[in-house]
Amino acid sequence: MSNNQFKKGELYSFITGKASTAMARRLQKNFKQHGIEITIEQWSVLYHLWKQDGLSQQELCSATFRDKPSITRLVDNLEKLKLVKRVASKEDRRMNLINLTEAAKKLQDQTMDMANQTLNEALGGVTAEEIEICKSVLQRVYDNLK
Amino acid sequence: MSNNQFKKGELYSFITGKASTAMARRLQKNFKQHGIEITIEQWSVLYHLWKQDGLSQQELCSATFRDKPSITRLVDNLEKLKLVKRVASKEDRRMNLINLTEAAKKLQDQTMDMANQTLNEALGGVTAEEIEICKSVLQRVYDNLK
DNA sequence: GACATATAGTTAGTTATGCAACCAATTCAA
DNA sequence: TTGAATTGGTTGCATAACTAACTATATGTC
Repeated sequence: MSNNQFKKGELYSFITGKASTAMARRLQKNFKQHGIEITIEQWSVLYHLWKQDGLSQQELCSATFRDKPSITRLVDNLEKLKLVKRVASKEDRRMNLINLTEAAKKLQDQTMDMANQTLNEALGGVTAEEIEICKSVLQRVYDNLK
Repeated sequence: MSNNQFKKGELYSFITGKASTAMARRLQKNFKQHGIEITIEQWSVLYHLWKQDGLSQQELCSATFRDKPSITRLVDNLEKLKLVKRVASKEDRRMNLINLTEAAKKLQDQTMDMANQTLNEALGGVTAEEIEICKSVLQRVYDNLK
């Protein structure tokens, strides 16, 4: 049992570990080299708006697994960059609906290509089956803890 | 091919995604509930010092996958908490050797138990084989990108 | 209608990360 | 042995994260 726990302890370093940040940093670098001056955190917000424009900040919280203050500032910074605009909802005046600008729409294809390319690099030598298992493990870890 | 890429795109959200931060947050909460006022980032530094005391900051960089400024500040904060002490190396006066205090040594057993417990919760319903595959995928992702 | 409660979003404070520029000690080479 | 390059560490700046406390709108109950 203590042996088993030690093995799990090793996994801990991988999960908190740096595969994800290595990927984030690589993607960020690709953006920068192509003159795209957004952070991957900002990109992850745009990612969900590209799938569906006009989400509320609360919906962005759920979609990106962030808390409210985090989304407030990410939207602040995206607004400064003129990539989104807050629009007060008419049905519920507490809500801000976040709308993409034309500039943000233009970023979609370009950055999605870079993201896919980064993923191809990252997943070199990994089979589709292993990917599925890894996805499902990470999903269960998340579900177990949330 | 584009189908394949879409599947990978989904993985991206899992890898950058929040399994790791969910685990970190849970462990942090466990610490707090037991009156242990350190962050999991600070804990991850102590973790390596428990395995081997007196590492240099550079060695802590490699061990924790962080850059030099990050370690400088984490050690700053650990020093404020009187959990470590910087000691200039006698062989190479550029180096700080980081030594655990007695207070830090006392934290080891307690926090390791909590970490193992958090991992057991996180890995509920995941087989040992799946864990191994997941570890190996994350390791390859890291190696592909570093 | 009035008060309690819940929900959407913001603000303030602390910690952490990445990058770039920097200083100081060491090593290497002409 | 002197000058260049390397290595270990620090500082400044910007972005982002979590917690807690706050405002404002909306809902629900008596």
